[in-house]
Amino acid sequence: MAYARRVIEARHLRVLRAVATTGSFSAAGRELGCTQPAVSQQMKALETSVGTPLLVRAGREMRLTQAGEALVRHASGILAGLTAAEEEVAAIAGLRAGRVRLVSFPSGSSTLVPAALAALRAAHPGTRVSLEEAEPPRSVELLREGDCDLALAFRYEGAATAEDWDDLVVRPLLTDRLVALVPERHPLARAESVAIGELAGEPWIAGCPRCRGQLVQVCEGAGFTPRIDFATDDYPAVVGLVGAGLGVAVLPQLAVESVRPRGVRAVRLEPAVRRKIVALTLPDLAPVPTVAATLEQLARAARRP
Amino acid sequence: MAYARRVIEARHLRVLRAVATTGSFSAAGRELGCTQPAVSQQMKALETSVGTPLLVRAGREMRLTQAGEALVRHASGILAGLTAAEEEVAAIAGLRAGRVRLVSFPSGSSTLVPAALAALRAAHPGTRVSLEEAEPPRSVELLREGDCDLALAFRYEGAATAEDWDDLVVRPLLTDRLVALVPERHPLARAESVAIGELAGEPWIAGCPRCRGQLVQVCEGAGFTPRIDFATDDYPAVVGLVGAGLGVAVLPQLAVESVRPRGVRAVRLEPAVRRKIVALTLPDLAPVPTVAATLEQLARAARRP
DNA sequence: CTTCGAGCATAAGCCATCCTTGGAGTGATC
DNA sequence: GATCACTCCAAGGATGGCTTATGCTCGAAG
Repeated sequence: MAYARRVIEARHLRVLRAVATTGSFSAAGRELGCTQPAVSQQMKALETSVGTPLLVRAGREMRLTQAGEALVRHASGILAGLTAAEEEVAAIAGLRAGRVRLVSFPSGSSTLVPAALAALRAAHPGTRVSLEEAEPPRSVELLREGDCDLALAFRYEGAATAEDWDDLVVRPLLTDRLVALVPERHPLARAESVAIGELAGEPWIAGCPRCRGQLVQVCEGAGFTPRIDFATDDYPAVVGLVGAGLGVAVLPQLAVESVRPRGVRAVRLEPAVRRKIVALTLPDLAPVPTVAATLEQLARAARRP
Repeated sequence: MAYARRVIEARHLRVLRAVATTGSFSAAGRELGCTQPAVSQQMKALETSVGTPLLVRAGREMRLTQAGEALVRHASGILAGLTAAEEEVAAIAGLRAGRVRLVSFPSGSSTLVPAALAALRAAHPGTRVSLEEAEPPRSVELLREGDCDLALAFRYEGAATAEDWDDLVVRPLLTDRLVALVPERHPLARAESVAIGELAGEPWIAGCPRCRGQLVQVCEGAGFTPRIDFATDDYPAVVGLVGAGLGVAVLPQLAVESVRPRGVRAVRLEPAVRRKIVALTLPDLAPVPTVAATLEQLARAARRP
């Protein structure tokens, strides 16, 4: 008796509906692309599973019992819901819909991200992106906690504290380098390049906490400790302070690009200090179409700076 | 590629919902009464069939992607519709709902049918019966055409025109017999029984067309042709006409029972002329619970007249 | 009245699917 | 560091579904 405890499947309803509309098993089989015995067995199985006849074979024609009518009546709604669900998922899978939650650090979100999102929007108008700003340690945390789908992060070459990204999908985007910012009238303003040590005696203006740590580390590698007079994670402010002659700064090239260099000069730092900018995502998220598409546009945006 | 063209089944949604609510494959398996690999495979199949990941395995916990969320959102409605359908069909199958369409000839619908339907209503309050009146040839026709589920019919013993009921389910209910109706002051009114020939010279009042044919046949069997002065299929009218002394009649016992015998006497006809009263239904309809239950109540009502 | 065609039921066989078991790897917890 | 819980993977076995083939009934046409 426990064997009859089977449950109605969508397939049963599809077959039943076909039988109800066509009026015969054979026609239903043709409509469904299977043979008549398949339909016959399917209906028999459904009838035993619901425990009551659903169809009356009256001579030539096939009629529904009351239970059959009830089932057909429900079937339309159920199958409609099912196709609606398939539609919606297909829309997301086909990039006609769906939202990807992106987290980026500030200098990324002002350069790479806008270009990438513009391209994404052009290619797949249905997709939506939500953007949040966070510096790397936090952004990776957000990713791992499931609060975002895609994180832009960076890592300085030779950095002491190497975050563990082994369990993530890492897509290198581009390699940024630090530039020194000096006031226009500074002696080094016209230099081709500058060694960090040449700025040892200057007052410094530091960027975000992480950049600041990086700055100190680089300076100490060159044998001095920078005298930091100001610290702000607002890049235009840094540029403004340098332009006002209050000190020098080093910033990532990417950060400088989005700020008008009013009264300052950006001089290449030699030897170069580089940071690798990457996009991170969870392995399970990488094949998600919206994520993959966004990632692809970020990579393309990075190729032509 | 054509292989990925599979379609979402209710089973997939059940599993997905269980995973979404429990948060793990193992727990979902326990809830569904199967093993964890079964859940895992089921989800993998669903993901390939919709073409996009639905779940993110993030460390310990299991989260839904956007497509997964969409599917779960639809799933609740779809599965609710499915259980509603099962409920309704089960209600019909379990005699808590459902309507049976009954056709009966007049003398049946005034005696057998009310008793049977009262018992049915008492036993299964949810069931409903629609009753229509039709004489046997027509009622069987209605049955065959699918316009009713159950037909009460009768057949006179030794009748010339034997309808073909071989393809129907025939349930004998009772055997009725004809009685002669004579005015109270008629010489035969006190007789124990009467032979049809004894009424050869009387004016006759005939019933329905079919009863009339039967009457003529019986009389001719006894060697005379009845002089029919009145014909009506209204039994009380027949009784009234006999009571008024306008003639005699023969009626089925069952028909007389539901009419007050005002001024008439019912005398047993000997030799007896009997008719078998049966319930008819289509073979496919017989196992339908509402039909079976109605049939059963009719049989029980027939056993105690 | 017989023949023919259409449709359904059933049986047997094949194939896909599904589920289970057993084992390995991994992250979190004590 | 050991344990527990969870997942994935692989292989085996059972179940179910579909197909072909066959027989039957019914209705229409010759």
